[in-house]
Amino acid sequence: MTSAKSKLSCGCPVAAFQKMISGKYKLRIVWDLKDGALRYGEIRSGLLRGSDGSAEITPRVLSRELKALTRTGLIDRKDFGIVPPKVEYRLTAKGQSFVPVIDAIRKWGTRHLRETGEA
Amino acid sequence: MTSAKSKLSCGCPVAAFQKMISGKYKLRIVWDLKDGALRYGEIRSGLLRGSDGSAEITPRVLSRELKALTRTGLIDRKDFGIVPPKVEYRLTAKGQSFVPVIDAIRKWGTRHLRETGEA
DNA sequence: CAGCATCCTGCGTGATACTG
DNA sequence: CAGTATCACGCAGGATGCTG
Repeated sequence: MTSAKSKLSCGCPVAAFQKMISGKYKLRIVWDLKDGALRYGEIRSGLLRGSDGSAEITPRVLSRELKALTRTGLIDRKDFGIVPPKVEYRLTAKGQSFVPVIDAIRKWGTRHLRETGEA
Repeated sequence: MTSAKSKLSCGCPVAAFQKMISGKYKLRIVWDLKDGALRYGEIRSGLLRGSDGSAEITPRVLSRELKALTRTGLIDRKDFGIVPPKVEYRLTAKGQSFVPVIDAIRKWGTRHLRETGEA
């Protein structure tokens, strides 16, 4: 919809963003990939780092997130097709362009909500 | 209470952010409030506008989001205590400081994903 | 190592009805 | 007008086990 100027702006991009990053790990995955490609296991380990000793991330969930991110075009999957398996995930151009946004989020979060009253 | 605090420069702020804006409307509510206070009904109407013409937002959900946002300190509730009822919601300082972040999200979203996934 | 298959649970979200 | 109460449901997300 080519919107004209409305008094209240259309939240479309925001809604789309919400859907795109829905899921507990998507944002963090993208963030962790900002420094370069990571393997499946590395992403998994990386995600455990911030969690307060909670349960492991199940392959099912991680795989799901990874696929979703691939589908939305933020990351790219590279299967080396060898044995033992080796798969790398790296940010696409789109994904990299998104990093600054996450950075803005992180910066704001660091200043305004160290721990959200997380219990 | 808060468990151990890891300062591993991890995705903590991101996770906190995720929790804070969890819910379909929170971000959009904050965004819509950026221009000033709005009444309950105005927020409700506003949320319908950007939407994909889907169903109405149920009072239960909106009320919930509003309470959550109030609890996290992004918005402030002002009850005029009159009849008929009049309640205004407006951004707190914290909430206003968050607006630029949403703006970054919007700008990125506008450039990289205007497809909401749905028609 | 990098997944997939199956089962199960909680909660976010929607629909409908009622109230001060 | 600005909510609350109740019911119902889909789906994210965790647990476990298996595979190439």
